[in-house]
Amino acid sequence: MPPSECRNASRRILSAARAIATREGAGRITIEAVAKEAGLSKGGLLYNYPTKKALLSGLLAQMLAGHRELLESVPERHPARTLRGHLETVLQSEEVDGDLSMAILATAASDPQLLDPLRAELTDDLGRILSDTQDAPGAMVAFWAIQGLRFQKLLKLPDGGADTRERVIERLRALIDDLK
Amino acid sequence: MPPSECRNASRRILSAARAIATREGAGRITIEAVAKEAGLSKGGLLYNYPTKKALLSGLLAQMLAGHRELLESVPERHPARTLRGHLETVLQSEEVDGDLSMAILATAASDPQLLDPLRAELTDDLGRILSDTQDAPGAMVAFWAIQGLRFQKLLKLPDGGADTRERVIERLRALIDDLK
DNA sequence: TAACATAAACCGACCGGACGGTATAGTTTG
DNA sequence: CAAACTATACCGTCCGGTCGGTTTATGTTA
Repeated sequence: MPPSECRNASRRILSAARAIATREGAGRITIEAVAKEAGLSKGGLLYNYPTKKALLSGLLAQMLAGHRELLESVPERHPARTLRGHLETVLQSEEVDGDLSMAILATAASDPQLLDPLRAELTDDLGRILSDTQDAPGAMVAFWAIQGLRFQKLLKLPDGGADTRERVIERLRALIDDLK
Repeated sequence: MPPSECRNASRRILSAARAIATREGAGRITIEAVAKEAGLSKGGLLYNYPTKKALLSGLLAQMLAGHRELLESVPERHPARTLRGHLETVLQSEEVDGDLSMAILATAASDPQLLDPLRAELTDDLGRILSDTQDAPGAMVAFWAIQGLRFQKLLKLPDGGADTRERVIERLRALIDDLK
């Protein structure tokens, strides 16, 4: 078996899971439903991901990989580079089907332990963020605001309207770029 | 039936549900488990809350009531009063068993629609926050940072250490108090 | 190239357990 | 007794995971 073939099935499965999560909610991710969405049988899915835990952690891993990739696309010498990357990740996910946060929620609800890779990633990022600046509290406020935005989108909480939201993001960007 | 009796049973049930959510995760809130934790039978619980939806929405309602009460305890003439109340809610929930956010997560996973009361409440709060200040973006950044803190605690995400966290909260308080 | 061997990829019936909800019988209290 | 409330047996459904079997891809040998 060429590994590309396997990756393709895996990717198809993961994106099916994301599609279901976005369309019907994180709680509706079941093995059968994902298999059907991905166009294969339950057995076939379980061949690729032997347990549901494996499926969910695969989902999270894929999201984290995408996140990391986007972080690295931020110009090398940008001040508060990591922070900026986080913000862009959130903003970008508005136009993409499926979403890191959705996977997080699905994962956390079924088994909090699965979030450990995310915790590790965030610990790294936080370390970089704090070492990128001398204004730790300022950076942290921006960081939490970004996370807040994540969950606002995820849970469809009110955002004060599109233009308010625009101005907030503008302000956030300014705050980040002014960090030293 | 004396209403106090009913309220007591109801409260016992809800706090049992919170206890389970905090101890074992939001996904472990089942009717049987909650009944056992509350010291009554499944039938007894279903007499008080005829469906699981009712239980969850009761949980959310109780949390929202507590939140609102705490909001009102903030001095009448404090600038950015609502925002300050939100922050205190988050900080206080560190010392209380059970937690608004946990209920939110449990609710969202099972039925996103149940979050509607929360959305309404937040819409109100956002309106007050924006009318309390002339610096809308600044207020919103603080608002999202507070929400971010909520979810950091909920998902046990890293926070950069206790002292960093302390300083961030300090900064956040300063930001809020400086709003006009 | 035909015949066979081997293993990867996949299928889908089935099982067992969990859970939400019902029905009903029992118990307490006024 | 009646109303309020509790307890428990039970049902239907859903879901995760198993398992035996089938197809498909890849050699291998004569």
